[in-house]
Amino acid sequence: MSVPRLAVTVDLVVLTVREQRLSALMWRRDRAPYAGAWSLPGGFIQLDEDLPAAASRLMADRAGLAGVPLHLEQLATYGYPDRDPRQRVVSVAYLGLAPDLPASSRAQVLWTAVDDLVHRDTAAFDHRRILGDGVERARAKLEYTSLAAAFCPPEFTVAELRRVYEIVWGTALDPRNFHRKVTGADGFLVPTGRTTTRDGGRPARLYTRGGAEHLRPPMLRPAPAR
Amino acid sequence: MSVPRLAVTVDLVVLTVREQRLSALMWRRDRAPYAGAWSLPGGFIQLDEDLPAAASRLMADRAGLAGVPLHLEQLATYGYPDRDPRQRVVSVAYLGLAPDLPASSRAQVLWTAVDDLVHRDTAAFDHRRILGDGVERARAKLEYTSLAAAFCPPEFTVAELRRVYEIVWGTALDPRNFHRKVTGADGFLVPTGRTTTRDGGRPARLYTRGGAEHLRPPMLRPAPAR
DNA sequence: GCAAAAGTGTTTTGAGTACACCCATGC
DNA sequence: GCATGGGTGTACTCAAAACACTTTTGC
Repeated sequence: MSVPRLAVTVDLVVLTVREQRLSALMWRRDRAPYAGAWSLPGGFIQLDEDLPAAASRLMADRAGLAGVPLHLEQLATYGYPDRDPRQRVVSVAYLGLAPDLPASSRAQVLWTAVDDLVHRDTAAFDHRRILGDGVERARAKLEYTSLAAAFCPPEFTVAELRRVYEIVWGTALDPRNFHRKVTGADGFLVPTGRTTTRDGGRPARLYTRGGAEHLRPPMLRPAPAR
Repeated sequence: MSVPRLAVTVDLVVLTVREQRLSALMWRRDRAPYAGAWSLPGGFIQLDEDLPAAASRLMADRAGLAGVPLHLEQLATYGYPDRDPRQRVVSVAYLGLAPDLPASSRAQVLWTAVDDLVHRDTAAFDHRRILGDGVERARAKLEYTSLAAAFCPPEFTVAELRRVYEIVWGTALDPRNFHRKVTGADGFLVPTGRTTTRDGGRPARLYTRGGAEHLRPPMLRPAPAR
């Protein structure tokens, strides 16, 4: 039996929180197929390259985020036969979570609010679905991991962390209960001893990310959102 | 730029509970590479075939589980360059959960306790790791979904469902609290009105799976196991 | 009757929710 | 002083944990 060989790509769902919106890195296509539509940054993997290595390389080359520390994890793989009209392509999607960064210098790559991408603009291939899967993964992971801190700068306040949750989930959270919960969670936040008044009012303590991956007990979304 | 083309396989982690052990479908290799080692059932995808379709086809052809209703979901994709010594292969792993079924008629395919596979026997490729990822996914999913019922026959008792949890997690659960929790969860269990005494003692009510996918609130594993 | 397993009731504990209240800064 | 947001205390609610107890079968 001959072994079919096909093209394998890595596509990137890179999310951040900026200007009070959950936003994703979008690639504006300037050639067929889907000229004028948006797509996710991505590209073909090399023959001697591991999948996470390909994701990192594309994050630097295509997404313009070279040397940026971000959380990167595999999302899912998409491979139905006609998803690319030119040839059979199997795409391994990766999910990246980044703090609010300057957009890439490439005009083709820009941050765009997820809501606008999903509801308004035309998407290339099945990238609308992949983006949706990435957003849902991020929303779910905020519940039971400490990943929300990946959206924050190296030093951040409890209120900044809370705004990440509120924007990603689209729900308001009680500041006082949130404060108690995250400062009480083991290994989530490490106090730096410094404070800041950048948000106004009483100085807020600054924290860095702790080593804990999981959050026990989880931070549950308010019921109506589910 | 030329597009590298490579082979794509689907590998299957098929789990069940039988003889008080969490067990997986194992393929005993009889040719190089890794002759004599165990591997996961799997095979190359066809050019005109979607990934879930390939998983179903291989579940029937290679795993010998044709026409069996089971839960099937994508697990993860593995693709580091030298994972197969013969050629570059990217493998999309699928996780299947099945009730206790007769083993395949093929001598090459048999149910084997997961502990034995992971700790004792020699594994081909990176299949030990893939199996481990599948087991961990199954363990985690029992917490917040109703998937435990996928390990049960069409009609089952609360005690049988509890034994699934206890075997998969390797922890004892309080029968009384478990009973209350699972019969109270909305859409998890549908009473048939029938009873059975196949486990001895007072007759137990029989249930079928309800439509609910998610379990709110979740069934948490006892803390020490984590 | 007795063993075995199913199923219910009750008490205790811990976590989530709501909200009153105090604290420390900028202006 | 006063507005603004940071942070603490406390009462209420609800679900999980622990376990005593009753029910219904087989033998």
